[in-house]
Amino acid sequence: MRNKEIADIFSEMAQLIEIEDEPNARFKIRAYQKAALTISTLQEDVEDLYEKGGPKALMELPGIGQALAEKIVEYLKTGKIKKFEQMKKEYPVDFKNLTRVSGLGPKKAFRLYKELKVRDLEDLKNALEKHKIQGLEGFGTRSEEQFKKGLIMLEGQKGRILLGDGLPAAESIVGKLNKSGLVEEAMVAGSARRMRETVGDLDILVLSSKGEKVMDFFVKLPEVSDIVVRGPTKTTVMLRIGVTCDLRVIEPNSFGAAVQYFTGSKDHNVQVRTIAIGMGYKLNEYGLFDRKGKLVSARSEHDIYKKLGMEWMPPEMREARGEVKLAQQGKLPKLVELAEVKGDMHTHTVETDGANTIEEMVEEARRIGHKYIATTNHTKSLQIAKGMNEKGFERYFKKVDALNRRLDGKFRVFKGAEVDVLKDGSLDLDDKCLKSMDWVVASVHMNYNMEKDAMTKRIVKALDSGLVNVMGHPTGRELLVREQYAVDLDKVFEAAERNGVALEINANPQRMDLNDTNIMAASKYKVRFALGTDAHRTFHMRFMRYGVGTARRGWLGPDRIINTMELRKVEGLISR
DNA sequence: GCCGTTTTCGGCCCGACTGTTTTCAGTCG
Repeated sequence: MRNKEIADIFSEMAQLIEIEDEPNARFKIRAYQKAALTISTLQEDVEDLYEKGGPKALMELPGIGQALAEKIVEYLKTGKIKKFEQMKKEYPVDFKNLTRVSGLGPKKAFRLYKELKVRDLEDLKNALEKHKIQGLEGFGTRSEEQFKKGLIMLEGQKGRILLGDGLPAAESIVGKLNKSGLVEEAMVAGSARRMRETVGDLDILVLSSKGEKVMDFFVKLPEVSDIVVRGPTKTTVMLRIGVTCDLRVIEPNSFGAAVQYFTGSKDHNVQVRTIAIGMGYKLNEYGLFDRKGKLVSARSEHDIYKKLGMEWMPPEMREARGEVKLAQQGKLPKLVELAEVKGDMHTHTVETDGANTIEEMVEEARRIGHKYIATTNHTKSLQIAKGMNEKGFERYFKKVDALNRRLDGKFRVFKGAEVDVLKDGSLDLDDKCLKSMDWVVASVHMNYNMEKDAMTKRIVKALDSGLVNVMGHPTGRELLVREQYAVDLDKVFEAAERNGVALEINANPQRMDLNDTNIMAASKYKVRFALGTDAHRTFHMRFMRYGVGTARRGWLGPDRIINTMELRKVEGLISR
């Protein structure tokens, strides 16, 4: 996968073009930036795409035309892009890192290079220590302060964080704002509202007429480590968890427009705005306006979309993946909702590496409102997790049987395991033991670094065993930690379809696996899905919202998800 | 450099905030 390398080069080229200052440079810059965004968010491997469809396939990507396609091909073939190499020779400056300093963009960085020979962060630090910058025209002591602060912040920055960390942080701040008595309403917007699996910053909107007071309250919250920008309507702070958080104070009359605008995604908004323009309107964060600049709509998202001839769509869909067209045709799919989930199909207990007993897990599941869970402990090969052997499961299931009797049909624990798929594709328990179970999750936990073909065969063999109910976290990735293993997912989906095996949507915020685009790809096959939190302690079962968010981002409805079914139906399905 | 319900040329989002300015450029999202 070389997408990231190419995307990085294009964004660096955008910065290099910016300092050249030719007349139409700013559009060229935007073109390079857009291309970088397209490639960095692409699910497919650019190299695969090129091998299968040639330069034409590349040119079908949004923002990639002839010239950029040629540059991609050049990079794939030679590992270099000549124009980029030339530019770098001419400007031997680490713009990529320098511009990560808040307040320092390409233009200022270039001037620091021209006048002070600042080439990288180290040089910048030295120049700051010697107070060389404040002497330059257009720079002052405050610029030095700003860059110093920017450098410190950069060191403490984590970049993107898990939705599972970001969303609760944002919600906690929203809760405090709501209780402050200063706002009429506060809400989370941005990528967290869209339930993106990782978030680079947090966006919070508030409806209030007391802007200054709200900002005062906000910057003094204990979560805040630094103030980046402070204004009456927009304030940006750095949070202790390592991401920035924007707070915007909105006028009551434009709240809907602001919510729509700041929820994004950017690409979705571009499409919606284009439609507005086509209808003779103008759409921005303040509202929808007609040709004369008269406000047409702004109070609610629903109304704005309606005025544009579209259905309102859930934030999770707003990624410019065709939802705009469907909304215009009134053909948006119905998405699964958290309230429709009736059970958790992947949980662990103290018998292996969990922290709670099955009784405690059941108690919490019932509190959540579930009607059933599957208890799916690890198997013997996974020694690090105290995986159980056949005897262990036999003993454990007796306990579960007794518990089920006590529950008397009011709740059901499905007896299962998260059985390891071994290197050769065999399963980590004997057939008799597996056949005694209601729900078998097959997962890969070891030998991640196999060749794509071997890994695909390994998984397909496991699914062909006829002993598996669901493929657990099918790509094996851990967000921000480990890439997915090499595997031909189409072949896995085919095997799942052939064997009636469901695909897991692992709701654990560190996994989210399958992810949104994989779910879309898998939906083309006749397969079912199963949501599981992979809970290792009671409160992990609350992660279900992230799985549901991911399913919704994959445009999945309740009908294809096993654990939206009533208990009796699931029992019927499993006994087959 | 990209793109097409203004279609192969001529547009391309734009408002808030900051610092250094006496009216604006650079940065950011």
